[in-house]
Amino acid sequence: MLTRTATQTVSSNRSFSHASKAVPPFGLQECEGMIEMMGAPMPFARNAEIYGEGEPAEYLYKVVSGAVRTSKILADGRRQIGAFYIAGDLFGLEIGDEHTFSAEAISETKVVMVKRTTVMTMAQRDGSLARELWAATGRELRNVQGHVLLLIKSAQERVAGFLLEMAARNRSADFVELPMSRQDIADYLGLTIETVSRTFTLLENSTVIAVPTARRIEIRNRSALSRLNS
Amino acid sequence: MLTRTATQTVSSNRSFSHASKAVPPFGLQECEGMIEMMGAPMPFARNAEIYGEGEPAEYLYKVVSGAVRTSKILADGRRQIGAFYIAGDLFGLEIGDEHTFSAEAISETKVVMVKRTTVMTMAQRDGSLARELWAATGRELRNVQGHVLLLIKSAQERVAGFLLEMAARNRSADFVELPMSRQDIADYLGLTIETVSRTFTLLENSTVIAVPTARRIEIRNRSALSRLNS
DNA sequence: CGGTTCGTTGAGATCGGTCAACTCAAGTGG
DNA sequence: CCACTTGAGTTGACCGATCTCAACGAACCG
Repeated sequence: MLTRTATQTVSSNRSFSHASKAVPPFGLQECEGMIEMMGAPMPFARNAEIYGEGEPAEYLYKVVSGAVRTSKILADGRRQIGAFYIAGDLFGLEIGDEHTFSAEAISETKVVMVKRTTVMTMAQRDGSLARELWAATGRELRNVQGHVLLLIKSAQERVAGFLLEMAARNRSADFVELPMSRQDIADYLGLTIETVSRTFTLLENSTVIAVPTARRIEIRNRSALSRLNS
Repeated sequence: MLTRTATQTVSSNRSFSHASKAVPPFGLQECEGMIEMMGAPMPFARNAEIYGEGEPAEYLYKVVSGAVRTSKILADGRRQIGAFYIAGDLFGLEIGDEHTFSAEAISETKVVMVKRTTVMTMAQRDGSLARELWAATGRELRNVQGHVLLLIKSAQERVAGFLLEMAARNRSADFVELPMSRQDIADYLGLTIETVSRTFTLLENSTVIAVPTARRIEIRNRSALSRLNS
């Protein structure tokens, strides 16, 4: 029952962003060797929309640098975030011909794109490419199933699970640089920003994590965090 | 924080069930024409395990009659239900080589099975079969995404959404014969049986639905139900 | 007729949401 | 350089939805 003012009015489309933003190591899950992206990386400004819900799915995207979120605005104005994507991750792979979520850049972000039809016709001939696309869909499926498992848990468990998930991506180091805001996290976890914030301080007070700056989380006691993840 | 006694100890494997159970019309989502199942339908007794979480995924299944649920037991004993499948639905299609959920028959159920390896090698030659498998994975993905959207809502909205989902399957008539127990529904929606039960009576008192018997739900005011779905 | 399983209902506890104030950092412009 | 603004995040007080615990009712079966 989160009634919220339909959040950030995503508007400014694309900026003349200049690289920077420390390219994350390599995106684990979707490091497709085969799907080679043509064209120069396209830059998007913070909060710029990459595609909108309901638009025809013309392209397939891969994050080069920065971070992307997919989201959906519900009838009552609540926003649900479907997933976060970082460098190396593939996104925008749709089943039907329309995007079921919209996608926005979280920070200055560069993505490469391929025409969907191109990939599809190529996949018709190349069985390995087809299998790869299927595998990518399968990974997505697994991630969403993991998301479901998060959403049935308590606030502490959700936040703990979220942090572990993010840490696993950042070459599983014991810290996380969060590209997204508390609102993004809240909308991903089905909580409010207040609860997310309170949970962070709770975890910090129990020395499970440290929060030197709002966007940087250090994991001090991973096993405690895993235990919380239930 | 649902601490619950790890529910029904699924045990009795397979019965000599004899057809009956009014074969539902035709499963909408997964009515695969191409994947032709060989072998006689295999009968499973109520609560019999069809496969277990972590087992190698040897087969692909299709419900002939009855109903199936996939579930996962969490570390603390909570159970999450991933999906329900009725006649015509395909299930057990895994990405990796292991089942990530277990599957159980909800009622007396018959399923046909195909060896996974068989389908896979066939798909290597037959592009249309491959595409079909991909599409099935995609439908699964969409369903799970819908599940996520349910889980962030209030109890009323979840139950309303669940009923509409079930009604949409039963050739979208204005009633539903629920094959599953309140516990199954609760574990699907991330609620307790008490809350599910209370929500049903609440909806009944506001004449949105009628509940002539516990397992039969009649939809009296579909638009009100849709509105609740948020 | 007990026993068992399933579902319903009630009363109280609790977790997370709501509303509101406050802090902090980063601009922005005089 | 200093107000002033703005957006993000934190914290507190209160409230309500949902969970917990418990009793009860109904259907089924030996």
